[in-house]
Amino acid sequence: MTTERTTAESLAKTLRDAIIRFSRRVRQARPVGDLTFSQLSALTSLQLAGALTPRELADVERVQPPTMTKIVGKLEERGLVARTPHPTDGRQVILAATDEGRAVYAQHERARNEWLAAQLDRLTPEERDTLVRAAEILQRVARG
Amino acid sequence: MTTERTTAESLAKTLRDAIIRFSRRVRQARPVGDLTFSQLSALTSLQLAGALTPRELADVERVQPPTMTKIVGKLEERGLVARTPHPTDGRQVILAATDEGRAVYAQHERARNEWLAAQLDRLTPEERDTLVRAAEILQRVARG
DNA sequence: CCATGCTCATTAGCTAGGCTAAGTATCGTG
DNA sequence: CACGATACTTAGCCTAGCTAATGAGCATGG
Repeated sequence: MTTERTTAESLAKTLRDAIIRFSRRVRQARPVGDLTFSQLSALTSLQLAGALTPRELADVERVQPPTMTKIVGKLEERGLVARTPHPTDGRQVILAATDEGRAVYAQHERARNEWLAAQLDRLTPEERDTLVRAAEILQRVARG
Repeated sequence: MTTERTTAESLAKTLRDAIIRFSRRVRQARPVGDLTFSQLSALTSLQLAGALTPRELADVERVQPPTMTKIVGKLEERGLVARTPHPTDGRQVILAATDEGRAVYAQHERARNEWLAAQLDRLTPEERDTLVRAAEILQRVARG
């Protein structure tokens, strides 16, 4: 118990530090002022899901609804996402990527990941495999 | 080549999404309005290193110097960090945690990690091991 | 021995991203 | 059909990040 508890605690710290530095590093590697981290992530989720309500998107992205309103607002201003009324429920809204959104997404996704992909390319296959499995575990923990 | 490149690219995306959601989740799990994520991280680095200049701390934390000035400012206001003049170079400043800083750090570190440690406790030993190795790799990639 | 240029830290000013609380519209039900 | 619940937005706040500019101190070449 003690051992396992200790392991979990020191892992928590190590992991937290690794994540914060890593994500700052990835954020810095932004290709000329375009989609931000959060905007790209939201757009990704929208494309994967096809269409979502703001609430659903906020849940997927792990933010509060007002935060998602802001992010979607930016994307809508740029014509990358469209809001359409829900067919039966007047309170709800359907969000979906526009054609332009999909196009811009593909471009920036690539540019955004370029630096990171280059770094990952230099890892061994075993290391990449470790990261693949870690990513799955992190998603699960984040969900829980 | 193609295969490995593809692997690195899809891993980049998966990893990015996992990290952004995970870090948002961890940020949310803040115990009663105290040290923020960034403040705690800076304080951790300071304690590990003993003492650093603002520039050095900014480098470790992967932020720009003005950003670190702000973070340290908050910590200093609360008496957790002290600025002392550099003995020989009048331009530089030495940052170190105060006794109170060390005490508060220990408390909040524990509270902050509580939720995360609890989640990690529920993983299998193999999964935790994967995360330990992943954290090491991420630190290395962030550094590179 | 001092003028000039570099480095360190800070200040100023901006944007994004996150939150809570409150407001508004719509739904659904007793 | 009134009233509570739900969905989204608005308002207002704070932190975290950035770049550009400022000011202070160092170091060096003439």
